[in-house]
Amino acid sequence: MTRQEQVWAVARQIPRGRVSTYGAIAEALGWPRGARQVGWAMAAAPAGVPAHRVVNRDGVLSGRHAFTGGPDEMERRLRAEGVEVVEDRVVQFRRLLWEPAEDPAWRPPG
DNA sequence: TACGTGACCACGT
DNA sequence: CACGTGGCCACGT
Repeated sequence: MTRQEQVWAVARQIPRGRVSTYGAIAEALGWPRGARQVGWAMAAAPAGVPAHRVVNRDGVLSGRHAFTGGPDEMERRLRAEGVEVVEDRVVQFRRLLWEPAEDPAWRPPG
């Protein structure tokens, strides 16, 4: 299993209507300085991985340009699940933030 | 083996 | 607020 695949596995745990961050996912994988690589993995994510739920530490949709549906696709998908977005930023970001550690179903690899 | 490339982050000015 | 800088490290070539 590549690191990319591990990142995707965590991203799939993000509940509908919630968001997480690159840094939080990296940390959950025991990879505290791997946020950048998480972004890299999101860019390469296959269909089925909710990449639109991953934003940066400020709640900004930094990856919107990478979606095949165009730069508005990320926001559309978030809105479709009830997440409000204003000027590229998730409204109530802190309240909607999901961290892998809070999900008892998730166990780190190894 | 080596290198360029970033959907990041923290800090400084 | 807006840049700039240094660190980071998997992945493809």
